[in-house]
Amino acid sequence: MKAIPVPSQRRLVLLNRLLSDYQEKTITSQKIETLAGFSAALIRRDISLLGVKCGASNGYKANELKLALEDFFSFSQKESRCCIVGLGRMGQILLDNTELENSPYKLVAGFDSNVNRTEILHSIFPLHPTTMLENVIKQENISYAILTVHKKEAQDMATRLTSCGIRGIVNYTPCILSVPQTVKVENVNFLTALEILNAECNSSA
Amino acid sequence: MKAIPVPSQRRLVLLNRLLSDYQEKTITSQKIETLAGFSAALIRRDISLLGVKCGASNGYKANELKLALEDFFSFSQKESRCCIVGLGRMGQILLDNTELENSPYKLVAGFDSNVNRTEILHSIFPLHPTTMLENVIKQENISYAILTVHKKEAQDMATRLTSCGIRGIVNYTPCILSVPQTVKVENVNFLTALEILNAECNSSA
DNA sequence: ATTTGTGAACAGTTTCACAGCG
DNA sequence: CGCTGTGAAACTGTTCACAAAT
Repeated sequence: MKAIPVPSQRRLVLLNRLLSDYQEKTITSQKIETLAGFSAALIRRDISLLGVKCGASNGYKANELKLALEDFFSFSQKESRCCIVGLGRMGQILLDNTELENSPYKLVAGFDSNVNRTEILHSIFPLHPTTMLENVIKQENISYAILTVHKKEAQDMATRLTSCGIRGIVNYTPCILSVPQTVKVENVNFLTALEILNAECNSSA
Repeated sequence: MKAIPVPSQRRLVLLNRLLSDYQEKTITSQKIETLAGFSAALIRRDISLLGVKCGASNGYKANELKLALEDFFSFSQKESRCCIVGLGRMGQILLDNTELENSPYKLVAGFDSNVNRTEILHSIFPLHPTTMLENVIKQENISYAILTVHKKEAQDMATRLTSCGIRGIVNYTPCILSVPQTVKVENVNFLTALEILNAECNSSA
């Protein structure tokens, strides 16, 4: 199978999200256009890239489409182990976030350079001082890190994370992380998001 | 001036972020490649799209480049008024978030459908029950909304927000929001981010 | 000598438009 | 008949490679 373009992948992830809340039996590409905002033709192309034909004259069968997506994101079936780096207010929210339930993403460790925090905070998985970062990540076979540390520590931690084999980082800090090409970063910082949103809103106005 | 492509804009926003922490006098496209991860040629093209020439044989003058970016994002100089919709744990963090200080983005209102919360919580700007949503947004001339409500309320609130003229939404919910083409959405949900990251990491492996 | 800025070539993505299928 | 699935066309974005600038 040929590699699927990155933009298509992002849309397919969103489609997957969309379908997870979708109740009806069938869905047309036109309906997806209304719900998600990308063109019907594009969506049809994206779905055909999955290599399945789950559509007919009355639209796609929602179930089959869901299955095809889960299958495509098959890596998603085997669990991906994640850790939270930085246990300030944001990190603490994510600690006992229920959104990852029933997902293949498992939080298995938390880190903070303030030992007080790692001792006082409660969590169903262990919390460690950052001195243990490299050891725990290797031992626990952790793939992804959620970075919620202070600006000052951000690049340092990113460097340490990549050096011990992390594959991707969800970046809650406003810093642009310098990482090897092999490591992927998804920026979800509040200010950054507002700036991108603002740019996009103004360019089409 | 010709419209700048969306991908370029996103990179320019990140470049702007990068420079905000950058100390040296000059920066080369090669250096940016190392720090931010996009190719030197691409960065040179992006910068040239700004319509300025701030580079020379020893690289770009960091100051002039910063200025050009700020100028390009000039809308960023006039303040953009924002509101938070949903004052659960995530909304509360954003309430007294300091990241927006010295930025053109001003939080001017918060909303929650639980009146208890709007009364008990403290904030330097007023908190309202969601019944007031439309009135306050129009009165306060609010452009952007930060959506941190529960899944169940997400689409409803998005619909109400668009109906009263909001231009963009930073979406912290896992829902795919259905909005008119004129309204932009930036998805920063935790689960969604992990899914996108995971897809990207696996496609290049 | 080094690095920008940019035409021109290339690669990738999206749209068009319609044949084929249920 | 409506909707998918897809070749082919159109378009957009990226890289190449080098002239110009300092």
